[in-house]
Amino acid sequence: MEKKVTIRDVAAAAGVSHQTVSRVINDRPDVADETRRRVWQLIEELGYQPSAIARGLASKRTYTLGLITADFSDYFFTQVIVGAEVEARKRGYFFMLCSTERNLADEPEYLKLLTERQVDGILFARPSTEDDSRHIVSLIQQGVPLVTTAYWLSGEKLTVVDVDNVDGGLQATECLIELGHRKIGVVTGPGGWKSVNDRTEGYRFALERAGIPFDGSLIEHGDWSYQGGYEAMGRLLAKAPKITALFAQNDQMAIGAMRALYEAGRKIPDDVAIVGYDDVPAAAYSQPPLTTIRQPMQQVGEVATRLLIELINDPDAERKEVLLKTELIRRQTCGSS
Amino acid sequence: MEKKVTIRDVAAAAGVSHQTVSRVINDRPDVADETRRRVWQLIEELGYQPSAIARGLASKRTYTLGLITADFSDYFFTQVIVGAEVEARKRGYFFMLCSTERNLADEPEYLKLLTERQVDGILFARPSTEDDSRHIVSLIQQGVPLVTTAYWLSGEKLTVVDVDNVDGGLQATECLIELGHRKIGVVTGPGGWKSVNDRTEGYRFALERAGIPFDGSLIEHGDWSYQGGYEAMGRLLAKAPKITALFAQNDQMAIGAMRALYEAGRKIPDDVAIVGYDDVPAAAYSQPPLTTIRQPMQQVGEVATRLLIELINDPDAERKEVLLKTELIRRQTCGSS
DNA sequence: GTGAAAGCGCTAACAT
DNA sequence: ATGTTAGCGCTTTCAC
Repeated sequence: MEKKVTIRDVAAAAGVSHQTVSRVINDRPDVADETRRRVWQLIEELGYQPSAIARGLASKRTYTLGLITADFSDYFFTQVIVGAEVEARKRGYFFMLCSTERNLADEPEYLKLLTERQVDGILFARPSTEDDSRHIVSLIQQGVPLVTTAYWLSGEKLTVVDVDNVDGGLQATECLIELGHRKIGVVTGPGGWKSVNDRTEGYRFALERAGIPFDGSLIEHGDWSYQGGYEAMGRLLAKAPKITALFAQNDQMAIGAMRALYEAGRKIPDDVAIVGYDDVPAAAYSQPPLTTIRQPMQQVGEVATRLLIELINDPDAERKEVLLKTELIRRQTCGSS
Repeated sequence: MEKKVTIRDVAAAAGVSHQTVSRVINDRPDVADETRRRVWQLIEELGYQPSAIARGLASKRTYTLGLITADFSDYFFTQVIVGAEVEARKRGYFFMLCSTERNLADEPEYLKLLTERQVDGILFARPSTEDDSRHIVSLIQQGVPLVTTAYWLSGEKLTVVDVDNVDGGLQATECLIELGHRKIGVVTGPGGWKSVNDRTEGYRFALERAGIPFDGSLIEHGDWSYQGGYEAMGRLLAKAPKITALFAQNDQMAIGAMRALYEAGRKIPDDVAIVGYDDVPAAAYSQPPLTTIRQPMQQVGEVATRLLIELINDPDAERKEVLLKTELIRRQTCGSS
């Protein structure tokens, strides 16, 4: 790397003060057009690149955001990140990547490293779990701008962007009810997740609306994985062999459940109809193609990032909760429409 | 946010110069044990956090790396990123995320923004495409430490970490040959990709070794997608209905091809055996489960990051090309073993 | 072992 | 419309 060209080099070459150059690169109003033109030209010629580091030190704004994520194999959050990245770029921000893939316990440490780097704000793109909120509450109290996606913290007022999972569960279940099903099994995600509670609540609403009594024995928990869905379906078949439909709370478990049904000799959708959740790319190519609930994940990321930047610009802005709508994607697992 | 505690606050409280505090936090040798202890204690008490920005400005080292990625729906690169992130964290680095998801044409601009932020080096975790190398060559010439994964640039000497795709193609094909297949179709990725050429070369090696003549009409191109695999398989069945086996160059296309075979009434693996490539999570849950070639993607990310940091610490270090080995995962699409 | 001085490359505040 | 002065919070260099 050649010797760095600084703002003073440009200033000297243009015969102005470095401050004028600063005004030009920051697009401040009070610079004469002629001066502005000349300075820009010199910037080009000398190949000057302002040092974001120096700017950050002087101005206390780094235009860098922290991105907390847990798991890149999770389709939901991966898509959230895509949307967040696009929005950040549009507004001149970058994300500092911080994945706690292995050990959530290290998160407080990572958060500290992130604040040492003076990020302007932090986006949480990971699921909420129990007992991990202390250090996050502490961030909020320090006044660090913070937005979460699908992460709910009881007690604290914080900005969160999520999908309307109650409605999603309702849509999934109603689709099955409309086809005449009354014994509808559910493979949920793990206990303690808000999205699980919400989707299950939607399921119950739908039953209630249709006058179908709720039967707790039709519910089994999975861990979001293919294998988890496979196993949960096995248990469900043993407990409640007469179910004719299944609401799986994500697509991976739906596909795992399909394997279990296949092994049990049940035909899909003739013997058992299925609705999944997420609309992962594989859903359109399962055998048969999976009916599912599509979530606007990239949009979640975009909105969250936009709100985060608003919060940075106005720390007193109101904390809000935004819920985006889901969409039922009809495919063959619940009788082609 | 309360008023920032600075190095001078700590120094004043400890009754030493700020320079001594600097020595302590940087773990320099020449500080008296007693002083060191006292300073650390004050750091704790005051909640002092060194400003990474100020350190970066003074020391020219930001401990930040740029991460160029194209597509978060690509399993290979997503896993590379996971591995890279873990390795970076281990060594005290963070990644600045830079996805060119939408428009590769903006990459030069993003690269400029990244260098303005004084990243210590850049990791490319995206596939190489034609005609996009000019700005990368320019980075190399500027002396920016650079490592790529599965990205080859003819002419320039650069450090790249990749998987041995020739061997992978060989393993896939030999697995099918061992089962007695002689008419083995291939659904490749798009033309112009090195990994495609290499995997196909491995296929040809395997045929040659087994004394099977190569037949170009058994090859069809796909675009890595489910749909692409589905369509390519359709064309292949039309052209060469007698094939009894398929080597799909990624799992998504393999699963798409399975759909086409299913619709054509071909049984898997009895009529057509299949080997995929990648070992994506869905592969174990396709119907039937997919035999495939597993690539050590996370390890690619780890090694690449390690080499990048080595390059940063020693800019004159030799540029090297590292190839990691693949592994055949036997499942039911080529006759359960 | 420790301290003082200088400066990294910028922006902020005030002056002109 | 432009220049001057003072830092931002650290590390580097050199002195003691």
